Amino acid sequence: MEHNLFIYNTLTRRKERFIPLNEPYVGMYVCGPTVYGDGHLGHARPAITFDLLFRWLQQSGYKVRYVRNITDVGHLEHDADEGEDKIAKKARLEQKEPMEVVQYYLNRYHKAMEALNVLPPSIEPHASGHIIEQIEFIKQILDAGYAYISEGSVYFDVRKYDHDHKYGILSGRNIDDLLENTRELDGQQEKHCSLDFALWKKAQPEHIMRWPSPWSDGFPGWHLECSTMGTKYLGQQFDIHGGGMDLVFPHHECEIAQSTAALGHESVRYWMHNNMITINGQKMGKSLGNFITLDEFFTGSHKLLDQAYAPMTIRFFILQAQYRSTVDFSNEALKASEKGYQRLMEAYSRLKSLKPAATSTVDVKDLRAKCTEAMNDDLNSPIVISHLFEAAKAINAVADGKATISAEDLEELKATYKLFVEDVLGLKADAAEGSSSTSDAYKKAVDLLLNIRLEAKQNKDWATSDKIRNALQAAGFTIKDTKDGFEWSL
RNA sequence: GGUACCUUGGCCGAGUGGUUAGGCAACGGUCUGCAAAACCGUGUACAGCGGUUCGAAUCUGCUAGGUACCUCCA
Repeated sequence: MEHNLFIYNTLTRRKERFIPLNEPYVGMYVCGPTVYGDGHLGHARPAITFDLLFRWLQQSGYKVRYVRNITDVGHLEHDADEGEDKIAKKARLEQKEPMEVVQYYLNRYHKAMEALNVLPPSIEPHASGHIIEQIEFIKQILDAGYAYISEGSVYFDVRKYDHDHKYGILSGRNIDDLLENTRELDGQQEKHCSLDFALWKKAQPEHIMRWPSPWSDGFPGWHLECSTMGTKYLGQQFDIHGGGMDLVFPHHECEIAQSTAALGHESVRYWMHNNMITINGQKMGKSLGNFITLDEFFTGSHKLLDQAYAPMTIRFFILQAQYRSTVDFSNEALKASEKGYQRLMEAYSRLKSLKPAATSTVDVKDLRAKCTEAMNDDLNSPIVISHLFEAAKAINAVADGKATISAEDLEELKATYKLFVEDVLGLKADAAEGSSSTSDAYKKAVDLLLNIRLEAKQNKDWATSDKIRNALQAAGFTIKDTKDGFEWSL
């Protein structure tokens, strides 16, 4: 197998040739959502980024096992150091079972991901379903001597780990600097050192999410599920671990420490991180009032939005930036993407009805190679899109009768467009193009009307011609005349 | 304060030591009964000030501005 894919490894801060551990298999783990609220843009970026990687690895011939976890336990509220976590808090506020909250938001998350055409991962493990594995993982760390028990909780010994290995290799931090900058937090007395983090936390009496363990009734620490489930489903060493840049420290740093402490070696070979999203140049945050959920984008129901934006517009917009760049959402930028996306998809639709000629006057031969090269360069989707737009010009020229394309070139162009537009970038036409008999019948009816209009035009009966067009437009159709016919869409 | 990253034309956004990114918007033109679409043409952009070089927007130093993380966060 060729190894032409280069990906940026956060660990080494450079692009590296991707060579999987056990070809043709690739193991990939991505940090998924904490399901205590509606999905927002911040969830869309990693989902789409790693969906792109998942698709590209498969197109490159790999057999990929893609694991994306669901965090449904843990993650303490910073202002609730009494041991309440986000899901338990939400459950208490809404008078529900924690798992009821989890299920509700998980269903909504899945729906949003489907709308964005994000493929489901191979395995979607829940933290709550792997408590036993997490307890076993803690035992391994305790046995290795890198954790200690305190008041029914278990903490990771960062100082000892740093002495034997090195803490901070991913984020470029060292513990001396970290110690200087540590702020005073409540509930630190149980820890030997402020940098130590919980592997198991004893539950307070009012804490509703709890499981028995050798140390206390409680719940697993914040970082443990990824180390545990990654190892369980992908092995002691695996290829790719992804997530948002904000997770580099402390989450992924702690994961590395946990896995290395328990297994004696690092488990992840390539760390990949997507950059953040800003809205009108500002970080998105609940306190800043610019926190927009995916549903709000799809329906336009947020005061910062001028209009609704289709899921495919959001996807296209995100793909128009390379995943390691920040991407700023603004109405102006989104509208530009919406138009560009429509232009691209119209060209794709025209391509399907092009008629071949004896020779080509357009050059589309190296499109596949150019797009492949761009994808192999750390998933440079903006470049892929720019090449597709170049080809769109050629498609439109042929459709206008201003250029010709040979049968061979046409087949290649169709195959390449399908590969990159649909299979790799995961873009699809928004209108549901079902082939049910009702929609077929309705398409025929519209075609019939437009054919009558065409005849009227040929007879220079502009009154009838315009009447049909105006009526269809009023009903919401877009009508475009072409060289020798028409195009329409709803 | 510490660490890392960034600053490209009206907007978004790639890339690079010397050669057109691309999209949106704008302007002019072609086509068209009109409209829409499409096509053609037009912008001499790379934060500022030095340095290296035959040549830098691309390498380097400083300055200014911005973003992220520093135990909630995608």
